[in-house]
Amino acid sequence: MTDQTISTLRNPLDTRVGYQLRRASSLLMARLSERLAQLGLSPTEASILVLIEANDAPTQSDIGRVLAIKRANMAPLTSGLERKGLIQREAVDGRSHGLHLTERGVEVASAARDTMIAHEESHFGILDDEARSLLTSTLKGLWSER
Amino acid sequence: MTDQTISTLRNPLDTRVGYQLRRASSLLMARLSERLAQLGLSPTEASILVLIEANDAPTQSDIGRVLAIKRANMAPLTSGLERKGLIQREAVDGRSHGLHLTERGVEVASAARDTMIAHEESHFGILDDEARSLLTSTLKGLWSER
DNA sequence: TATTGTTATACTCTATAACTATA
DNA sequence: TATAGTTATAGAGTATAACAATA
Repeated sequence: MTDQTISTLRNPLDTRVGYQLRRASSLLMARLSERLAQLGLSPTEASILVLIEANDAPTQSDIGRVLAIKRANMAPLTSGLERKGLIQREAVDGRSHGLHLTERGVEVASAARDTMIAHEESHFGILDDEARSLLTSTLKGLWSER
Repeated sequence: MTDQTISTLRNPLDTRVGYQLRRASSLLMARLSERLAQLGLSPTEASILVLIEANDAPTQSDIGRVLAIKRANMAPLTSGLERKGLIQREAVDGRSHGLHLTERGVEVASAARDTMIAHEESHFGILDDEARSLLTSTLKGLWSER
């Protein structure tokens, strides 16, 4: 592209749904990260808090299974949340620990949930309920089936 | 979750379109990576090859702009592709270089394109043309607008 | 002054392997 | 034997800062 001020390249990937999925996901994750950073959380940490909030003392293995995070990667995440004073561990048996939100964790989890919902509204609010639930179930079908 | 063999946690994120987008994208990228690994390419490298294939000697800055890859990150990618014997650089002016596919690069780019199309078909082939193009344009609207 | 390309660096996410302790 | 949790480590991808050379 030798001499063009506005060099618009031909992009054969532009019509590909897989490429669009990747670009959309990556932009939205970046935007969500910015918002959650105000709570001192990453999207992954926020997801973990919301999952603990909605369940009765899940173990970190439980959470990892649901969110597709490996045990080895859950360890630093949970100890980080504990260090921040957002969760506590209570022994369930000799090897596993149920995770609970602390008082402050309850507040932060609720704020994280609000942030995630607001984020969704700002991006998907234009779609009517039918289109949005169609999109949701189509995307879910891509990874939960097979 | 004290005593459940099948511990199905409640997941409030499950109905969230943003969460589904993330999960779908991450699974599909992992699958695409596996397929492209047989060509010795990452998804990013494959995208770059396809973009060079479709354009007349784009510079790495051109490509970075289209694919949203920063200059600093394009440098090791292009030198990697050059080291693999897939691309060559030709000076356009004193500071920028047009990227060309080598003979072998042409073959690999074509194979990469085929792989990406086959990957899409295996995941989106169930959708009819209308549903697929609606999904494509909805996703594109999420990141290219605003 | 702005742009191209490079190097150095760091952070996140993800992956495997190996280990201890417990069921 | 299988599971829970941990540590170490490595590879992507992405981010900023700083620099030299060129437009």
